[in-house]
Amino acid sequence: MRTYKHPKTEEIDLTRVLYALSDPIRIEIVSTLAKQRTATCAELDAGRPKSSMSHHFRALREAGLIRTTPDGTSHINELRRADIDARFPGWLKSILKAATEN
Amino acid sequence: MRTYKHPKTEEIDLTRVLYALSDPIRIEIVSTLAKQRTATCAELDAGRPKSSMSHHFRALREAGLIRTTPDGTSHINELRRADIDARFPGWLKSILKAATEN
DNA sequence: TCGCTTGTTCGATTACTATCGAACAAGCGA
DNA sequence: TCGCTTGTTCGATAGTAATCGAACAAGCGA
Repeated sequence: MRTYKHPKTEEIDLTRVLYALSDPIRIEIVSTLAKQRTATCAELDAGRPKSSMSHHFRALREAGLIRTTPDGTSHINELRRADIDARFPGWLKSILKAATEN
Repeated sequence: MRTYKHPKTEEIDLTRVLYALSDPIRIEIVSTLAKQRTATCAELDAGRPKSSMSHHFRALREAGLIRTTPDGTSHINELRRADIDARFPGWLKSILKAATEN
């Protein structure tokens, strides 16, 4: 809706982040956002139902990995790279590398 | 028992590893093993039931994070650091740093 | 205001995971 | 062989997550 709940940088919890990324769909979302900066929900659904995607975006958002901002009827998602780097330096980079290498 | 199932290095799956580490108990086990090389199950239980610990060791083992070797009545666990580094270079180090910083 | 678009929330179902006690298995020393 | 130790497996229960359709909410253009 309107008001999204994003944890503060210092509230980002490692185990929660790890859990959020322990899903192929979600790690792909994060990989994509790492490449193209921002994306709407629709751009990332790959044909999956909206309700399922909304669930995954929520998991990523509440873990502190992405930030969602309403923009008209669309909602723009972006990776919180700076926040994650501040909390866990070097970590995101290595995980993205591991994810994209497959 | 006798025969443990350990995935080969190239079979180690990132999402499975992430899931295995998305639990405070298990990430603590891995942190401890990173420090003291090896440990038996009993050394790491912190008063928890053996059956619970066995479950967690199994999750780590099947994800490819640890190797368990029978040694008499004890079972020795060690971190598969070289294997994980080979699969996901630099990754384990940064995650352990993030975990220990709390 | 009407209708279209985008995405969230609800409700239900299914599946998986954590937890723990109890039973079991295997090694080892006496 | 008996009994102790170490750890695994089984069975049951409770909690949580994934999935999807359907209903809902909000912005926007005509």
